[in-house]
Amino acid sequence: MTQGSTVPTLADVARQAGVSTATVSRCLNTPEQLSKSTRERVLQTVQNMGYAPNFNARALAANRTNTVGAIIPSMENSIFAHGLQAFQEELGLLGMTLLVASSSYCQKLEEQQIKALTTRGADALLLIGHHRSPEIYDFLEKRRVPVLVSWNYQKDAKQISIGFDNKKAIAPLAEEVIALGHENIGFISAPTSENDRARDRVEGVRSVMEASGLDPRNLSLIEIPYSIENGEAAFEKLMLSKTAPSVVICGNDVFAVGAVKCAKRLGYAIPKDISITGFDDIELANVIEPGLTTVHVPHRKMGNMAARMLVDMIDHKKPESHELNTSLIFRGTLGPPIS
Amino acid sequence: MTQGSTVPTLADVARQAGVSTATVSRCLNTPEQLSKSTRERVLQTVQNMGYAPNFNARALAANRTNTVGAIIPSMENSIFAHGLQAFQEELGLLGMTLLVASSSYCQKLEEQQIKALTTRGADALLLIGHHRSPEIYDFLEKRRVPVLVSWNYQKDAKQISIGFDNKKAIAPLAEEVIALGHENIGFISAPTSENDRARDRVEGVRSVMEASGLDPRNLSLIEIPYSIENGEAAFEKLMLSKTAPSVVICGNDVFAVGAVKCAKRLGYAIPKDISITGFDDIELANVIEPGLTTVHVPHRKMGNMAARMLVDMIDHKKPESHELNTSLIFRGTLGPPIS
DNA sequence: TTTATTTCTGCAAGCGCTTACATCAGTGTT
DNA sequence: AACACTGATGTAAGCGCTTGCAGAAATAAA
Repeated sequence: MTQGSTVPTLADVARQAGVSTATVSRCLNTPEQLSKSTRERVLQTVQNMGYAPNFNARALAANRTNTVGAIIPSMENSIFAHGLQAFQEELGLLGMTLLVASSSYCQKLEEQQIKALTTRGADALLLIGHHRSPEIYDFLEKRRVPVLVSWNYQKDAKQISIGFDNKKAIAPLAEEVIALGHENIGFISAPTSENDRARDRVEGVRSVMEASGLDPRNLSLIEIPYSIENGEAAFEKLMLSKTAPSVVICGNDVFAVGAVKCAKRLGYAIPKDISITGFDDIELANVIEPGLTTVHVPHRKMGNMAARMLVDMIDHKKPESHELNTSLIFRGTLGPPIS
Repeated sequence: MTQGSTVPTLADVARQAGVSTATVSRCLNTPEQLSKSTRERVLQTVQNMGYAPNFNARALAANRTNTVGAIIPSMENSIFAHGLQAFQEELGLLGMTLLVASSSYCQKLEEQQIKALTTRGADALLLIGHHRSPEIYDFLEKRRVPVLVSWNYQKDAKQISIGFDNKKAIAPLAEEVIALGHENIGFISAPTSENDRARDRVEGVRSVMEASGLDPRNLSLIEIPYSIENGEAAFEKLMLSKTAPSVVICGNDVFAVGAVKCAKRLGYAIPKDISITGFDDIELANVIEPGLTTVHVPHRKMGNMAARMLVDMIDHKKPESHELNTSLIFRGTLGPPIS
């Protein structure tokens, strides 16, 4: 009744409970430092007043937010969804919360987001892939923000990483494709210039081609931004060229789904007339018909481990980079070429 | 060289530029208040030192974060992805940033998230649907945090909302289904107890049944949490019951995709042997085969409008609730029952 | 009982920023 | 020349919290 309805502050609680603000603060942060009686009294008052600490004030004073930031290239497809979900769950268990931003696969935007999350006081950052300007890595180092790179593993990289070797991951697929007798290979990739994962996948296929005696220059590569529609368009273009491939390897399942869709529209039988493969093994891969032959990535495991590693880093431990295994999933979109 | 590498503060910039901290602050917030010469000098110094304001300090002092929070039920399926994307883009244009949290369709968790975003200083909140405990609405009111409800429109509700009337949205679909001659209808819904949208959709179908002379008690309803697998399981259960329906209306496309998948596995021809419909018109709906007959929701428009309304609310304007139109999309999964 | 320890609690100085208010030139008026 | 303005800048008081330090109280040791 006294005064309208202002949000109670630490000081209000302290006054009400007859203790100092320091005591209330301790009661919330290091309760074991208080005698049982004061602790209970303060807790009770906190309850009664519906007090909740002001996050910003706390962050300012303690210079710690218990928050980690993650910047993913896109929220619009589910490639990162499950990994991130697992990441978040594990972080929750460790008493941290997650802030997510997305960069739309744009390096400039990603740098902005990195700065935004940093000034917001993220204690650490989860990033996707290694490709980034040296300036931004400098920035991060100067600010002493621990960074974990995910969805990519590089043994020798300066940044600690959790993920898989994209080149290695796609190799068995490429080998299988070639073993089946395909010689004329199409590849639909995300733009490689700012994306090390996309680059490595293309590179992986090229290496296998070379090792198998095929000329890697014969790989018909199309680079386009992520989307089912783009996958369709790229597939059509590939098939309409004079050297139409007998197999289209896609850098990710999203393209592959577009390719499958387009193939059906154009009247190709899959895999009889044309083979198509994906990468990631997202839900979609098992929904379309025929099921997509693709490379399975252990998203959840990656998310879980990332969380633990990042928390270690915040605690000034230096975890080792960790390599995860991927596996080939055979469903129905890969077969031998038309003989 | 002097001292390692601490992050520069406002005071550092002020000292360096030979002005007071107030001037630097103004230069960043209300530059038009400064003379051109000082402004440029300060800006230059800011550049040189790589200064970036500390978000938490700013929020604490100004009691404003230029941030709005959104809590969506799930990130794992793409139902909210596009709407949110549009929301974020529009917010960006308006100089605001977005914080996203997800509640896993759990009321308790959602309340936690609401409190978390509030103590973080979100200037306003975007929520999905009206269903929520009175306590949490009280909390928000006491804290004076503007709230916009989306994905649901209710004319008379206390909260301002942007969205569509779920009951009305599903009605044309139900009418079409009944007009085709279906009498035995199955419905796969998300749990309705904490979800007004799911509830309204079921209710909408029941109303139409009643109006058409069908007994709404004959609707075979299964409630399960969101996921393709659950959709499959529910579909199987429905079809294996002694009163197997001739059409399965799904409360959302995710279930419908599961249903289609299961139907194929069980050897049903769609829509010859069984009709299936969805709701939302997400990407998946146009990827599976046959294409899903569903209710299209203007996600992007909703997101855009939500952003503008929320910013109005922060500026103490009271926008009107706004109703959006949905439309029926006929693809290939709805046909007449087997005669 | 006195003294040394160990808890527990309070004091008060910040954390980095914003902003009401005061100050001080410079302009234009009369 | 004295005055009132207007505009640009500085002063300093917070915003709500944490935490090093110090004092008080309780406990153990002598």
